[in-house]
Amino acid sequence: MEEVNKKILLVEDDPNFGAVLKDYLVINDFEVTLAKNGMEGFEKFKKDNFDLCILDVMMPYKDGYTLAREIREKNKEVPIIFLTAKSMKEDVLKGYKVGADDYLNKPFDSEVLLMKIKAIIQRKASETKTDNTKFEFQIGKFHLNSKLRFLTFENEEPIKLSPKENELLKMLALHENDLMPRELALTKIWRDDNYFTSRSMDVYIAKLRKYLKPDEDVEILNIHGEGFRLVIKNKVSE
Amino acid sequence: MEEVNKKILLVEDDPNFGAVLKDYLVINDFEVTLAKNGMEGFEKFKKDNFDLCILDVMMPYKDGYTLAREIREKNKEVPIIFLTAKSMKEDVLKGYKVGADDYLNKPFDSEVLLMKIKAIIQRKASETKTDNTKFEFQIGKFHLNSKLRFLTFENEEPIKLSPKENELLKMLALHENDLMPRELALTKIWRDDNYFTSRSMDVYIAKLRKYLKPDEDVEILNIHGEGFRLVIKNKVSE
DNA sequence: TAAAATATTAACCAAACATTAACAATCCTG
DNA sequence: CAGGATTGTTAATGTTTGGTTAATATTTTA
Repeated sequence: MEEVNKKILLVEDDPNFGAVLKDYLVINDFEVTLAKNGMEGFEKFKKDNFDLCILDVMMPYKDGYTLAREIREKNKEVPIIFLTAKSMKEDVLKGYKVGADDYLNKPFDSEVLLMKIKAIIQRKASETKTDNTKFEFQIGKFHLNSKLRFLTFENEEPIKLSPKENELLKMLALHENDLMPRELALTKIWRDDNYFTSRSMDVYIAKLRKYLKPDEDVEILNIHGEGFRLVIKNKVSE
Repeated sequence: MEEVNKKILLVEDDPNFGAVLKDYLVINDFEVTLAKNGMEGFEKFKKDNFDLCILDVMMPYKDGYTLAREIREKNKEVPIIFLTAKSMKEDVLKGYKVGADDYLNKPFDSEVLLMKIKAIIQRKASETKTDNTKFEFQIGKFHLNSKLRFLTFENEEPIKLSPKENELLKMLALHENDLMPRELALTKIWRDDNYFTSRSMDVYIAKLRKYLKPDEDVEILNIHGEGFRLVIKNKVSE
């Protein structure tokens, strides 16, 4: 198979620096789209499918953090690297909060950037085993359409699921009869793993259990300290 | 279960700086072991089970890189952060080559370090969760699924095991018919080796023996002063 | 922009789990 | 073989996690 180059969205307002960095990345076998401000960056992000975003923090109109937040709304997976003018503590902390994968202080060494890019893409690649193409699931006598967020019991009227209910049930279904680690759902769905998100998840588990009650053979079990398990008994076939 | 703090090995030759950094980390709920040179660092590394190593690069006798390489030989997983005196490109690249997870230039902001530590430990934790090491064991007429923490006797209902019961039984199974040193279980499972954890372990051994009673051919023997041995008699095949 | 839908936070209780204590049994060494 | 050290066992005490309901906050939608 022909190796497809990884796509990078580079958002940088300094045209000289942007061009140089772009060239450098292209030489190193990346496909680079350059945007010169946050506005343009977001437009280009929506039009394509990037493996990585490199965002300058200081930009006119729309700064890197705001852009990052918009990108995160569209896509919870894509890695983001920030470029900050100097090692400002608040910048760095803010970056991590918005979901950055790394940050880099200007001026930086290009080889270091390259190293980081490779490390991050590599990491994401190994994480992305979670299938997000499948969206229909048979769960005992229920049928879940996670695209429409419908949960249907036999021939009854479908129940509408909220986004979080939907994603959580889908993730459980993807791990049917197996452990779905708490942490996985928290980092993937809630994008944060702390006391409150954890409690929030418990609330959602309770909601799902309520929905699933009509089918005796479907159950969400807890594995203390680890996560949950969606068990489907008396399954006829696979 | 009492939350066990993460253990950090800090190797730093400047006693003042080392002490200050250690205190700072201790205040932030880490358990810190401070070594004042590479030699000592490696000795301490071998004696315990750390979640993270922070190594100063410039040290007498044995520099940070050499130490990192030795640590990597023993353990390919543990995250390593380097502290470099200044942003030397070669230093950074060399660090990555040796398998660093991050590096930090002195002087650095302590909050940034803390952030990095948390991010790295978090990342490692999520990687380890998906670790597909062996998790199913046949123990005489029992079957242990250590991922779901189930112990099943023939066709009966599975017994749910607590995390410690599970890990301990798994470790015994990994040393089937052989000595499982007390100290190994204590450092790996209890993450500490003292009078109380040792007694706690004995309590768990008693619990496991109770579970395993139904099969005459399975026994946990004590080897006085050494550890335990899971023996499985009349084994039909491997 | 108000109502509806969704999500988070709080509070309380129960269950699961781990540690400690206390005492008995066993082992080992001088 | 006496006595300290180690191990076996049960029970109590302590801690963390999870289940649940409801109040509050936030976002979406009409």
